[in-house]
Amino acid sequence: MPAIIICIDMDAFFASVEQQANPKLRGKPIAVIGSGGRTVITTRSYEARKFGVKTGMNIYEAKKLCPHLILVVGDNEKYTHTCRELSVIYNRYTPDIEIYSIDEAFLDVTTTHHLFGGPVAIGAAIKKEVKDQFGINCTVGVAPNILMAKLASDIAKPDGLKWIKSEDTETVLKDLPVRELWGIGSATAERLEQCGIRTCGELGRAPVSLLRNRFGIVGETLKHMGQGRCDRPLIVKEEDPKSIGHSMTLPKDISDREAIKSELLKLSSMVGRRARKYGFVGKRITLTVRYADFKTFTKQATLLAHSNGTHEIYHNALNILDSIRLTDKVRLLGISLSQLMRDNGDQLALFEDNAKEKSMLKAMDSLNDKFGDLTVTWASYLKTMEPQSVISPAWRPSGVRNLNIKN
DNA sequence: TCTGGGGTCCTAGGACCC
DNA sequence: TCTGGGGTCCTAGGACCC
Repeated sequence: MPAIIICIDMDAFFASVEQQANPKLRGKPIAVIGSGGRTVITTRSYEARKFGVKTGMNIYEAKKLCPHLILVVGDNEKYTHTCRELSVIYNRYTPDIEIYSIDEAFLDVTTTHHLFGGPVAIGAAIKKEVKDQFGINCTVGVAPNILMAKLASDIAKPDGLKWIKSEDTETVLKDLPVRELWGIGSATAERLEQCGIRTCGELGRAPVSLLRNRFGIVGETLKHMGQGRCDRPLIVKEEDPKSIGHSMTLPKDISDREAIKSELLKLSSMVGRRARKYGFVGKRITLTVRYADFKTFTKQATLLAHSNGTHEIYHNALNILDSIRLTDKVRLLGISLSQLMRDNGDQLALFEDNAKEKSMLKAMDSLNDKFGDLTVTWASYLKTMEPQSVISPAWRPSGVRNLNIKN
């Protein structure tokens, strides 16, 4: 029995949620952005798309294209809440659900669709429920695998419903540019074009030997993709994260070492906090530096033992920084903790209010010993610093992927 | 007035070990 | 005169996704 996979993709999710929350925004070109001066467009309403406003644009560019564009700073609580409610709806039709991102999910209805009158009936029902309950549109794609289900929803956007059956696969893919496939980005598309391959049809017919030659081990997978084949299963269970990180484009490019340090402290605190909140310790710290000219590099250090302490993270980030000769003003800084494992739990239990206070004081003391002058900064951060709000469409509503870093 | 932030996975060279 | 082969870990960078 061939599988039946449904892809559900919210239309302009953040923008739609904002328009529902504030009726004055409905029917208007709006864009959801992050906080801070150097933010970009995260999501824009369909009204704004008509003006050519795109994701990733800076706000000046967007305003130039659409002078009446209304900018709304994103609110993660709102989107997370809606996302959680959405999965309640999905669960009525199957337990096999992959919440792929905050606005996208895959449902495996292979064994349940007959109970509801087939996959299209399920898709239509979900669309209606989402509209009735939240006032927002979504697009549904149905296909034998997630690659094609995703493509179906991309094609049907916005507010659409499309079923690509096995027998229709070839027709759909025949003249479709390879770039439209999930997993083929601009770099791969360009390399394929150098081989004379532009459409999925051409990719599906290309000799394996050629693809293997040019793309190595993924050559065969590429060919399969061109034929609409995909065996990636749904990831139904939330998997443990591989890394936890934060990065920040600074309000202004800086070169002052003390200023850089204090940003690193902020990032260390955010990373440590989230790791502790979800009970992970990591063995590797990666520092990311982006210069004013956008050149970006990373440097990592492996710790002697797993940790999630702010102090430990900060200390190691500083060590890495000291090993670098900065050649330009710094635009962005990032810190990531990886090689994660679950904390055994006893450490987490320590974070009762009292113990928490103690360990913070201990960390401050130790920092005081090592870094002296920074302690004031440290202490004042801990007391006054509200965790930064972070807007990223890659969230999940649960687990460590929830970027809400408040404790 | 330029160009966000969260991730995962893969590659490739070098270190290191047996 | 010349110099194995296999495996794993570490590191930096890049492609891709939402």
